[in-house]
Amino acid sequence: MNSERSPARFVLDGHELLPGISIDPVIFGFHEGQLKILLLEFRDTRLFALPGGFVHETENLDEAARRILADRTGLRDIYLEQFYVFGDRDRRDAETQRKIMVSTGTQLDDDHWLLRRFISIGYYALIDFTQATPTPDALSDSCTWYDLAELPPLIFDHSAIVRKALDTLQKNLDDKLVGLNLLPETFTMADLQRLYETILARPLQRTNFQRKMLSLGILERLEKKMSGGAHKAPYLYRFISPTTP
Amino acid sequence: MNSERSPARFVLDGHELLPGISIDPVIFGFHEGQLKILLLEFRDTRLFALPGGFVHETENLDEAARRILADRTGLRDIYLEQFYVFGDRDRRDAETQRKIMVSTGTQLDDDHWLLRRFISIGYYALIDFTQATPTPDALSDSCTWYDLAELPPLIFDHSAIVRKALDTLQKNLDDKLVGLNLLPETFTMADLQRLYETILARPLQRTNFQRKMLSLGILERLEKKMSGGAHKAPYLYRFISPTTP
DNA sequence: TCAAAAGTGTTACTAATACACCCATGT
DNA sequence: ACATGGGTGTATTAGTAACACTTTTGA
Repeated sequence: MNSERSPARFVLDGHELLPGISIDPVIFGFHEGQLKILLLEFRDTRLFALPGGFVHETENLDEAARRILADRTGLRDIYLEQFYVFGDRDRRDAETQRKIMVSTGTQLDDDHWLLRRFISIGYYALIDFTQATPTPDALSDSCTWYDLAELPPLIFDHSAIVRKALDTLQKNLDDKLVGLNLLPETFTMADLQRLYETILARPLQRTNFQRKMLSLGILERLEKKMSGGAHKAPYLYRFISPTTP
Repeated sequence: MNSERSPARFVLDGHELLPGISIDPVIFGFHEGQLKILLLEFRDTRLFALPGGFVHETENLDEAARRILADRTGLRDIYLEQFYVFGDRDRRDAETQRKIMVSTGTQLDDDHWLLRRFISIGYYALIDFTQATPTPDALSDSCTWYDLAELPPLIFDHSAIVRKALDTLQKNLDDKLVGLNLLPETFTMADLQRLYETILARPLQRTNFQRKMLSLGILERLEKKMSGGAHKAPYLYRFISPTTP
């Protein structure tokens, strides 16, 4: 066995980084009956990407993911789950990476660490659309919501990451309290059903859905809602917080 | 933003490696009614570990995992699944790592790359116990099967990795053809049930288990088995290979 | 008053569970 | 012949799915 010393450090904004590792969170939000995710658009390019980041030497992976999420959404205490690692050899292409950097006025040498191979750790996050304030990073001029059904083409393998995130979300839908994280404090049963239908991408039977949700014992029914909507006013519901029994 | 060049390379046995990334496979086998995993014991230490390895610059992650598995078991075409990434800041302690290297006559400088932070990608593998030939690596003097129920203490966070692997296996048991990978070519229904019971760590109803398995339409019944065993001879079964319908 | 949406009740069907029963075989 | 393990039948229950029915409300 032979080996070498490792004096090389990779530094960004004063933070030493784990080399060759990025975190790419798929941030789900729900608004007006549509499931959306946050995407960055890099300056002047028509290049769209997940709002990723790197891991500080001093952070656990989960902490890094939370920091990145807080930077893009302004929210702490987010529901967050690691779901897969993407590490194919050629998942990133250097040309795209170079274009991104050029667009912000940075030239990269051929052996710059940003052009080398990267492993990306996929996280998905569920957030309350109404609470988030999307914020671009230094390389981007926009950080905005895109309807999952009509995403623009994404750089690298980010489309595959999104698909896998959605798959995982669908698989775990029954176990996880998805609604708790994607909906505002109070909501109607129809809201909740639309959320489930959107995630599962198939219609559900209204009456049975209602019974099933109520049978879980995690919903509390409040007074009626009378908002502008025509026809019978539905109840409002709230999740029974596990801390307040 | 500031940054640095990255001339540093990490080389092992002539292969350039991804820095700071290891692969730690949990290799499951089933023998005599017991679920077992492969562990390495480092020379002269009483230190036990998962039979891990590193990723070559030229490999996809999955390819690296397969290579590592082939090195330890002699088997290619293994059922393999990535299940989680372990990246806590202090998951490894330098002292243990140093002990391991010392035991093989290697001294490590304080800034050696092996002593720096590592992210470990967890894979679990299912293999036919009877087909594998466990083989130690250069640092170890044994690579042997240990009953899951009585593992020795493991280094670093390897116990947590094993637990998470088992959790994932239990969760996916219904979807995955676990038996196909953990049992020999032919087996009895009792064998299959013992396997499931061991993985799930709870007894299953014999009669219903049989029906459920048969209803999946993935088992083919062969002639009887008359081996030494007393009492009624059970049928032998084989998985219907998906390629031969 | 009536159309649309919300909520409840009823029935049918399917899957999971428990257990009773019969069969085959080596001692 | 009989104890033991292997295989099948059947009743009970729980969970889904489908759909009819009632209630409420704004236009």
